[in-house]
Amino acid sequence: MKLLVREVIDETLAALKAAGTLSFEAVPSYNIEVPKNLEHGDWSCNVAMVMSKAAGKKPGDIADAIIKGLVDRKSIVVSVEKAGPGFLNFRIKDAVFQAVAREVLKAGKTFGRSQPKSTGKKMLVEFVSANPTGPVHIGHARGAFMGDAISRLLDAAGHDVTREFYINDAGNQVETLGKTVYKRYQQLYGATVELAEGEYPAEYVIEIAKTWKAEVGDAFLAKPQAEWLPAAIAVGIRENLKAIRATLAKAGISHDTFFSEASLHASGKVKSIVDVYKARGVTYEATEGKRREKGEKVRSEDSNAAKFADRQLGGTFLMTATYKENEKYVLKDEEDRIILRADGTPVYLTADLAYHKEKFDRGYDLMVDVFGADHAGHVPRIQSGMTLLGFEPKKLQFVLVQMMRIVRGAEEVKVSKRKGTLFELSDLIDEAGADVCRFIFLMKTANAQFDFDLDAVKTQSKENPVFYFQYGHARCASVLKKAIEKGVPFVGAEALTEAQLGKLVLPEEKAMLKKMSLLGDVVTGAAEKLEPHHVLYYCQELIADFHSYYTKYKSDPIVSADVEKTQGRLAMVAALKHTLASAFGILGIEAPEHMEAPPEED
RNA sequence: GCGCUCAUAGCUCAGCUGGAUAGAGCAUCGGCCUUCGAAGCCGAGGGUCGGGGGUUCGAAUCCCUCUGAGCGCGCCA
Repeated sequence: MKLLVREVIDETLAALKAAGTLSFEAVPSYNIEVPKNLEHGDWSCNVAMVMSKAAGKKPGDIADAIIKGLVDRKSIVVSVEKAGPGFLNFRIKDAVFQAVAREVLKAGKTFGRSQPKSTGKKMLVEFVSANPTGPVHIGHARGAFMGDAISRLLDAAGHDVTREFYINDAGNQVETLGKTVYKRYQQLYGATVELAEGEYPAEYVIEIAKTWKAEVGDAFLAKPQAEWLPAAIAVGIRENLKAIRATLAKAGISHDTFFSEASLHASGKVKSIVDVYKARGVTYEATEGKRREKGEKVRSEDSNAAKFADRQLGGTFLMTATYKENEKYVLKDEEDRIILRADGTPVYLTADLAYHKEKFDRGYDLMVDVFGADHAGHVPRIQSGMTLLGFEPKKLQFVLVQMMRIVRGAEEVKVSKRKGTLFELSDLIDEAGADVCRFIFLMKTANAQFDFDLDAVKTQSKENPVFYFQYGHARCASVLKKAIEKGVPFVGAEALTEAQLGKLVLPEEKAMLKKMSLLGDVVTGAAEKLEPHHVLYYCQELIADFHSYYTKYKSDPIVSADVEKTQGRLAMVAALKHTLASAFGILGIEAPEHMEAPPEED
């Protein structure tokens, strides 16, 4: 619908240019939007203001010229008015609104998704990537739902999306896991061994040890560490990943690929990326960490840098901050980073650089990393590292999910892996429901922190907005069901006549049809910005419109004795139902046909 | 000390690439169930968009600065 208005404007401008009325190089990008104020017409356009400079005329004069020379080949316009500082306000014929219903019905549940279905662009979204040392906990939840919704959004926008989980199965943490598993295993055989500081005290490790015992019996009890440790690590990772997948499945999330950090080491890709950097001349050897010059106070005394200073023995550094051969390298890192220790072993960053190189090598048009905000410092290093490999850094985008406080009412809930006081995502979903959790996280932009109130999400109250959404869809379903009961079922898109559609003339009906026509724009925009919440707020508006309409016209109901009008309205309700179902699918929440009555309260 | 992310109604948050009178939910108060689902609707109150400067036809939005909050600043991962 919006495209039709754009067509009119573009053709008018072209005609005015050809006639010499207006002279300009190119039409700058302008907006066509839904005015907030009904008096401002059906669609409002700022083109006259935007092109004021390019055309060398006042906005008002340009607007006048457009109105005077309007080219409306398809005859969709009722009137155009100049208003305010130079807005063009269009009123459009009812038939154009009514056509939206038919269009939606034709597209069905795929309405709003990209047409054509594929843009041919390959995209990778990496998210969750929880360490395989324990279950998915509440701290992962936001990034998990966000990454999933972004994936769904990119998919809806027509891109070819791969969802990836990066498994940090190398390094100290998994080694600690292996040691903990082994101690629990020994305990199962009656040994009195204590967990050391930093080992994982939580219950799930005991379960892993039990599983292990059931599989191998006492086979590893008398073995040396060189034998039991790799086995314990392997079983630990395997079981944790199994649990992680199960939890994610419960949350409606699944990944296409699981990429192992250990496999990078095993295949030699971590070592080889260092050689690549050396060959490109972007490394140097140093005996200690490079800091910014000038001698100003760089860090506080109690920083980790100071605390671990004795471990900083020098090694191979990557010039993530200082390399400046020419201007095409825009490096944002604060300081150069070590990629090989003095003993020649790689660090975490080295593997991560190899991992991202691997992603680039796979040939994606866009790669998205969903990170927790506590990893924000990691971003410029990777960006710099990829830039130094000659990759286009814009192809790699980061969505930083801000921290949230977990609260119960007014009280903050402390969550600590170390103390074993984990709050597992799985438990949260059991208590609150997957849709509710998902909804809470998707309502907010990623980069704003917020308080997650456990009390509020667990009650089926008004503070729990997901029900409002689902009720909107269920109500559409209910109306259609009612029509069947009354013997006037909706005839369907094919049998629907223009006369029936022609009965959709109420301003509320037109407003809803107009809004429905915008789903595709909302999806495209949200996908571009990697912000799913726009889709959610769109649904909220549409549903509010429907509830309001439904209530206002109770005395002139959708299903009435007027068969023609009934069919027209049913077409709109069916279209609305499809629109909502499609949008819900993009968000990943259920679109129920029926909902149970809420618990009684007084 | 430096960097990143924020600051909008009592609370939780939207506000698209600058546009017309800054929105929604919750909470509060007042109404609406004889007819398609009241998990709903209608109405009311509630705002110096953290403060101050600047850019321009026009700023919640862009720039600078100050204040306040969270996160980060390791040869851990």
